[in-house]
Amino acid sequence: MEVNCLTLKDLINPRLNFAIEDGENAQKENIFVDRSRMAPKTPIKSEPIDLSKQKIFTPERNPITPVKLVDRQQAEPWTPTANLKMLISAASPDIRDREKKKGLFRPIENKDDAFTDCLQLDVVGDSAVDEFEKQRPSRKQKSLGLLCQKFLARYPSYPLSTEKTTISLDEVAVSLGVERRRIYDIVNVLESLHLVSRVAKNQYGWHGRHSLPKTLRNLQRLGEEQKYEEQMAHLQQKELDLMDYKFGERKRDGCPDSQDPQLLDFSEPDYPSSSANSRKDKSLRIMSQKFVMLFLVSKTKIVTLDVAAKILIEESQDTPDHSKFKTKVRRLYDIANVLTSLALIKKVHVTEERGRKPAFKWIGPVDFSSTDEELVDVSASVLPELKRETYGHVQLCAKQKLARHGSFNSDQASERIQRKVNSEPSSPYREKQGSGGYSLEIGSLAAVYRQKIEDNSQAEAFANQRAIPPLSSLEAAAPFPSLSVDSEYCVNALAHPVLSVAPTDLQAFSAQNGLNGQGGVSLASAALEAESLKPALLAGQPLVYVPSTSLFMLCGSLQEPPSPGSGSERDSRGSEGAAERSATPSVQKRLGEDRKPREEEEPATKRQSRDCEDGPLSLVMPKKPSDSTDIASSKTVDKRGPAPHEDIHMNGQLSAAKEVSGKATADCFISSEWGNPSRNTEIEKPLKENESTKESSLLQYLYVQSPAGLNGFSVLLSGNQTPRGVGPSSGQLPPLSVPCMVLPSPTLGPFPVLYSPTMPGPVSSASSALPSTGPVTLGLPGLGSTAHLLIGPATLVNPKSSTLPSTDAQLQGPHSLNLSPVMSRSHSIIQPESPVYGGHPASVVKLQQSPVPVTPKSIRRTHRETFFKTPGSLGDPVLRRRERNQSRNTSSAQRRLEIPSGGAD
DNA sequence: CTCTCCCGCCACCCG
DNA sequence: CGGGTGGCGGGAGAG
Repeated sequence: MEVNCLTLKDLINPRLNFAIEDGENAQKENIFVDRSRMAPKTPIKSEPIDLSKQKIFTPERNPITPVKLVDRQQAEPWTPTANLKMLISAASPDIRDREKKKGLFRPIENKDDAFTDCLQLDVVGDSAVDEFEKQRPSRKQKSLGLLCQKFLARYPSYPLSTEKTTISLDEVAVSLGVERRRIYDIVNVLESLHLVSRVAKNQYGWHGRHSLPKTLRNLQRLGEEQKYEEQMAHLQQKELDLMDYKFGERKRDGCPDSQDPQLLDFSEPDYPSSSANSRKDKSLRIMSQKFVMLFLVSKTKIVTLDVAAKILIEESQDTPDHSKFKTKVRRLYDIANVLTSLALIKKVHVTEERGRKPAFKWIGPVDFSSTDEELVDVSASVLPELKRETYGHVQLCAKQKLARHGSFNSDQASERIQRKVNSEPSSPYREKQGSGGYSLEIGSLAAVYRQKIEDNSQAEAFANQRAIPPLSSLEAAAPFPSLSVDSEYCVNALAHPVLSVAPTDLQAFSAQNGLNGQGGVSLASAALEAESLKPALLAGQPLVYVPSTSLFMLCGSLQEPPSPGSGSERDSRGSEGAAERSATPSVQKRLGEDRKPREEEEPATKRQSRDCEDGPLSLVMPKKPSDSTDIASSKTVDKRGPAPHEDIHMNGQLSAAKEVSGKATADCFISSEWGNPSRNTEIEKPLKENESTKESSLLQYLYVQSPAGLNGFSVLLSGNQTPRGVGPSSGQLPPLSVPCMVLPSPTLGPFPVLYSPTMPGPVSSASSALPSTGPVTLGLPGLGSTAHLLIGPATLVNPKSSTLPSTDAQLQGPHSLNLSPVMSRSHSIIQPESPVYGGHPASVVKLQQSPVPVTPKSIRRTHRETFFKTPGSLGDPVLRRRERNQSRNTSSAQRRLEIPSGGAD
């Protein structure tokens, strides 16, 4: 009873006790993981579901046949928790509702969490248990985009040709905790791009992205044939003329609709390509292909939804009524969500006289048709233009190309590019003092941007951007659309679009690398975005790329197809570790890349979800003067004026952070906001003990919140390391290694936080290029031993490096953040088992501010499944920590990184 | 308010 | 004809 009371109360006032709640929640969530369920491939077993909720799963049913959700309740033996819930529900309809929702989501979460048993921390938390309920998943958490990410995380982006992965819709639906209907939406879009194909009822074959370039090329061709570009131009023109569009008219004159109806079949060998599409194909598949075509034929690579909707309506010959338009737009959003998850497009806004219009920008993969020299030339020419994005793509291409063709190795490519750049005296990006290769300095870029902005030469800036020569039709579009082209579109110069560039790049990289291109994000970019244009923020700071959620996801994708047993880990986090290992190889093969680590970085980029909006990333700088730490920063950035701004900025943030901390808000909160510096310090100290770090106080920390994707996994980076590592050779990119602390997101409260002070240990030499420091490996519990976050302590983050992480990453192994499983294994400083890992986590967490008091036990809680396993609990099981949505703040991405709870038991 | 887009009813159509 | 598919649009959350 008592418990109940508490619970209710909590529910009622969810916001109270953040910290506590979170922690508790987390615990709870962890609680139920059903392993059986976890295995992806395996059909799920019947799990008991909590009744109160839901519909979603049916317990016993097999995956194969989808069950309808029934609300059945089961009379099964309840676990104490279950009983509690029941009571609660009975007590209040609201609560019940809440629970219900929770239940719905949990499954999803669980899966993620579940992946490895390790994860499960169980919580049992008895008393506290219910508290979390309060939070119910936000809409974002239920979004198709997020769902899609989860879906994609289950399969390798580039599966080995030998392996055929089949997708059971039922299984997926169950594992993801959603209705099958939603899966159809995802699969249909994926099918339109030939990432999957239907093989049988309820069964789809997973092809991965291997043929994506080809598919896109074909779509582009078709789009050109269809004259979509003209149509778009026409529509836009029209709009200009008359505000309202009249659909009645056929805007496009002669575009043959011709073959629309069928999915374009590009003869993909793998599976019989799309089955006949008998249905009406007005389907989402067709719409998806057309939508993609619009991007591919667009010069700006930006397509507004209204234009796309109009074109689709016209083609369908439907009468253009408003409701049709509205419906079309809805569908487009659905498609866009999936495409965004694939890192093919990103949300932007086009500003017109009328106002802003929702639009999407193509950020898809580039092709590698260019010659090496072309790539080098382009890279060199672009660099000066501030086209980080393009530059990044180019570099990537070059490097990949090298890997593939062997003409150069990535280093060589980098050198050549740099050489080229250097040969141009005017180039602001000339390699600086040997530090590190050609990587761009963010500070420089920021400065330039700022300058341009200040000069009010936004237009100019854009114009410059335009300069970039397109590598190929499919190539990523220039960061900014040229104004001239579509005058009607005014991309907000300052706003997201601009800033977003970086992320895009990253995404591209990741995608190209074979990483799942689910989204990329660069911290820098994020930061920039967050700041809304204040480029300053990066200028002085060392940039750090931190793996974002996306990273995890990525890893997951890389993984091999889920095996039944392991399947559970599929989750993003789990996948991380595992994924990398398994995946990596393939990727490497494919790309020829050596280092997986880089990949890791890339992933960071991924987070598409956050895109522009969230500014998950924040830099927290303790005001301490000292920090010299920033060596790195100092060197490059310092020169930039921006630094001051940063400081200011930082201060504000700090204050905010403090407030937050005071409140003991949930981590999420923090994450969203900023790390509390003070807290950080505290934390660090303990952590640091090991190393030298102690001496320097915390200098700067870069707190990276995982926006959407990571399950709330946050990384706290300290800037204080010595820069010593500074760049390896000029040619190479500076490693990004950074000491960092990985913080569990709010929800994760219970999870252990791993912090790697600069680790002295020489990490494996081989793996890490970094000379001085040894990379630190963080073991993620959930991941199993395999997954570790490897961070190279030594280096500071160079702004530069940060800038071009992607590139570097590919080639060079040594980059700071490495998730490579391999390395971790061999060298991991901290292993899951290691005391550090196990023992300290709690403390660490605490440091963190995690509101929730983390007790070791909580951390480790392995979940007692037994406890929860009762049939009834099915729904609950989900309780995974995560659920609670991180409050809205963070955002969408829900994926939290699951860190396995205390190592296994 | 607008933008998003979740949700799930129910029509299709296939086997 | 049952069940897999998935069009469709109401309506509500998020901003």
